[in-house]
Amino acid sequence: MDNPDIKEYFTTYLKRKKHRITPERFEVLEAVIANNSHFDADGLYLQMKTNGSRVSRATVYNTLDKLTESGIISRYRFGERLAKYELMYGGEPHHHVICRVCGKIEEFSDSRVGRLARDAAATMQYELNDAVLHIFGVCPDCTGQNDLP
Amino acid sequence: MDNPDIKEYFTTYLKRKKHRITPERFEVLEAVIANNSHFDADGLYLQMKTNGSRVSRATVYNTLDKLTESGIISRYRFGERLAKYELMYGGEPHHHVICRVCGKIEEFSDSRVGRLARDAAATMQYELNDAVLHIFGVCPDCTGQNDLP
DNA sequence: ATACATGCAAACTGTTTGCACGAAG
DNA sequence: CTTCGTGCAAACAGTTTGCATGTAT
Repeated sequence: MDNPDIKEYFTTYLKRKKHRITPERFEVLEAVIANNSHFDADGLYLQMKTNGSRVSRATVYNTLDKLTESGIISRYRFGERLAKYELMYGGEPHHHVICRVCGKIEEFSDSRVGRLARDAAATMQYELNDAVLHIFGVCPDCTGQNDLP
Repeated sequence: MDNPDIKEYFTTYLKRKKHRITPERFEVLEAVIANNSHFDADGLYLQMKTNGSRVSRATVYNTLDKLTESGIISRYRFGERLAKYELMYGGEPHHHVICRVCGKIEEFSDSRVGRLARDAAATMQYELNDAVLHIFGVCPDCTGQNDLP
């Protein structure tokens, strides 16, 4: 699944922000595109390293920041201390359901969330930026297992 | 604002879970009660230390875990890697609006969130546990300031 | 040519852990 | 008196930073 649009978009973003167009940054972007689900920074770095890339950890972190700023990916924290990323470019806005037992992350959409966020921001007189809804529970595969020891 | 209910509740919880009733645990609870807004673990530890407490960092973290498990406080992560806590006991369920500029955290309630979460859990066949809605934006005090340099 | 990105390792921060001592049950 | 909690410091994980080198502009 090659996506030239994303690369073009990133190029435009880098130019606009007066950041350099470097091969490393595009190597990271490629790895992100290849990695279609939720991933974390260090995992991506390790995976790239395993695949023979010479890009350093620092560059991976730097580039993920830029990709996040550009809106190509987004960063979440599901109650843990490690940040998870996911490709956003061209995707539908959505929210997450996380299984407290196996850690699985699933997505769902509900247009009411956006409306609700807009209402809340309006009453609080905030300029709305982003709304994050995380639903924690136990997934169908994990229900019925041992809960309370 | 002394609250004997909370202490009693915590005592009951500790007994039920067969954990010991120690003065240190109640020292932490007192500090939590005194600290009425959103706080973080290390900040609480430092504050206690400044106030002359001899309770160790490890005990503070341990106790915050137990207080969280008991439902007396709850733990959030507002997109950062440090965990924030807040007193829940006897409070209304609510959600948070966070200012991306000054970091201020405000609260709001909207019964629609619960309904939405229940719907989502039902369609995904999850056993609902908890729903967290964070709204990020720019607060009234910070709008009009320099945004893009 | 020169400012900015990179690679590396070391620093940092928030949190957890291992162990010997002390106190709760 | 035994078991668990404590205090301390050291380990840990994820992320950031400082500096010398390399490279896009």
